[in-house]
Amino acid sequence: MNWHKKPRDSYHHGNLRKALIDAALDLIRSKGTGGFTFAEAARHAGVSPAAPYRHYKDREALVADVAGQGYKAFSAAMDKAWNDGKPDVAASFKRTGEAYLLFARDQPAYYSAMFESGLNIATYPELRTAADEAFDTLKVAVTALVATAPEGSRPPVLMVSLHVWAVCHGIASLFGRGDGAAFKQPISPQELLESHMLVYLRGLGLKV
Amino acid sequence: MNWHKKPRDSYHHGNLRKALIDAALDLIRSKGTGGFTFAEAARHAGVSPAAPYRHYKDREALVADVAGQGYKAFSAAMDKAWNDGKPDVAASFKRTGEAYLLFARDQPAYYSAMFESGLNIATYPELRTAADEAFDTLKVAVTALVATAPEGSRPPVLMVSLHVWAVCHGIASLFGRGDGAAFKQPISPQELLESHMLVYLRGLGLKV
DNA sequence: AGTTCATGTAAAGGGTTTTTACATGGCAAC
DNA sequence: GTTGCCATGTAAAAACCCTTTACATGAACT
Repeated sequence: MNWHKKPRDSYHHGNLRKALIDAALDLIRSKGTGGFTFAEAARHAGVSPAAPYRHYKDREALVADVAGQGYKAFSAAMDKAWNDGKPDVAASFKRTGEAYLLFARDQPAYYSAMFESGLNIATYPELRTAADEAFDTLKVAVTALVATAPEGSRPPVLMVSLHVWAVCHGIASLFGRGDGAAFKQPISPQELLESHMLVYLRGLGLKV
Repeated sequence: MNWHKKPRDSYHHGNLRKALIDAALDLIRSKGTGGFTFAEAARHAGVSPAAPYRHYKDREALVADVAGQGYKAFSAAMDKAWNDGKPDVAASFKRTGEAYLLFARDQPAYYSAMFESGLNIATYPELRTAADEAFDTLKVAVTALVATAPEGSRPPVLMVSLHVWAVCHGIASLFGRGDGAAFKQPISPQELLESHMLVYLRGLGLKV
């Protein structure tokens, strides 16, 4: 039987792993995290239904790989936005938060795989590592921001980081998805994050 | 063929709809939102694989019904916690936020169906209605809280409500699930929410 | 050239989905 | 009460998906 929509030049695909990830991203984008089957991803990549099993134990392992790629891209985007705190900490911090929202908006398939695929993160250690790395970038930014406060009145970095993470994730999840945001509101996600951080940082006694 | 684990007394089940919802809740709890099939829910309820089609168009419709029940229970829990702002607005507001986290922790199956099932809320109008109702309770609480500020320095209710909703949802989603919270932290969800609201309300210029 | 091994296919068994035809019995109208 | 309606359940069948097993291909190394 011919599984190829467009016949390949060789018997071997060449880069099926990447093709499967791309297929999964396409399918997640259009039908949600759970909206496609392993066989469908294979068809989308132009191979037989059994071929994906050469690269992944099961469908979940494919989604986990997608999530891992997502965390890496996410971490890189946050790092780039932070830009070592230059030109100044306040502006960089704001950019970093915006980068969180932009990633959720512009890479909804990655974001879904990362936070909504329902896969047990404990089962995939490399996933935990990649996720921790992304959160570390956020903590670096918070550390620098907190350091602008006078010594003795600096709030704990971990607490502030978790607050910021939760707000970003909450706004992104509820209001800031690319496609049909679940609970769309008359205020944009960016405005919501900015207004929140304005209030929150004032509450911390930090000037911005 | 006999589909009943324990034989029923009558040919008709009696309350298959409820049995299917209970089955779905059980299965979501143990295997995630996408971790079971329509046929599996039928087996769990002790009926043939075709029986559920008498009550739901497809599997998604069952999950949507579960989510709807969830929103109703959620709304009721928030309302009860708010208790008309008695004995005082500050305490009631705090209780309402805690109720959000407690619901996510104690009813993880409902919470998953509501926020992580990936179903298009626009497809199910009664779902949108139920969700709006829950959010309205939150807005009532915020309205009362904002009213404690001197006239002229009152922040917009919608903005504050969305901030609060986002924080609650972010904390609950990331750190506050009953089972294996995805990104568990050394600070409890309750502490995180309380510390955040302390900072945030101070930033708003509200005394608590 | 020959061997090896990663990568792909074919085929088969079993489960799921969904429809269609049929069976049951609760209930309302007489 | 009896009758007939019809909501609710079952059986069976066709199509598709999952997963494994045995086999085919060809790239890389000697």
